[in-house]
Amino acid sequence: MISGKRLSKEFYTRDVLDVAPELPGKYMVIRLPDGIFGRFQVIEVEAYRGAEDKACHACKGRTPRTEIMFHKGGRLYVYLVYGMYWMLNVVTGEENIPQAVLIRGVENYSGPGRITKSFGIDRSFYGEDLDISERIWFEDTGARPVFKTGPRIGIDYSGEFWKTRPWRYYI
DNA sequence: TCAGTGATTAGG
DNA sequence: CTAATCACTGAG
Repeated sequence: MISGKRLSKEFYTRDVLDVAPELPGKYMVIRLPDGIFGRFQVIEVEAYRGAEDKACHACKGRTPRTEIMFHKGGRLYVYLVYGMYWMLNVVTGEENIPQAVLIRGVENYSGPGRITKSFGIDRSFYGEDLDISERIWFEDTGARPVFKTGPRIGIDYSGEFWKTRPWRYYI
């Protein structure tokens, strides 16, 4: 069994473009619906960076939904899209700098909507503190895998510049 | 390629 | 109140 050390506030309280590339290879630990804990290596993520990023929900300003992104890093931003799929995001950066990393894929599970459906992640995880949560956190095992980058998925509406930023990171 | 599905948001 | 939008998925 691979063991690791829980990532602390300091890890998340950095610019999203520093945090996101370091997440692939980390482990997501979560208490599954049956009560058993699962550990899954993070495979694919995307960075959403602040008010100027037209693909980031926070570019529309501070609303009840995006509120948590304005907090210090280390919290979860969870929202429903297309009326069916919960998206799991990790808030990063300093207070009032709205950023988040979308978890697109973990070991054996591809697709952000499939992950949350499989693991029972829903609205109740909104704002969860990764430092102290007893049902979800991330761990570092020391692995530093080689990763690739590419444009983010599903944000064609954001315009030529933002939709071509290579802010998707995957193993 | 395309419909399903409902919270969120801006606007009247 | 109305209506548009949507960081997706599975079927065909």
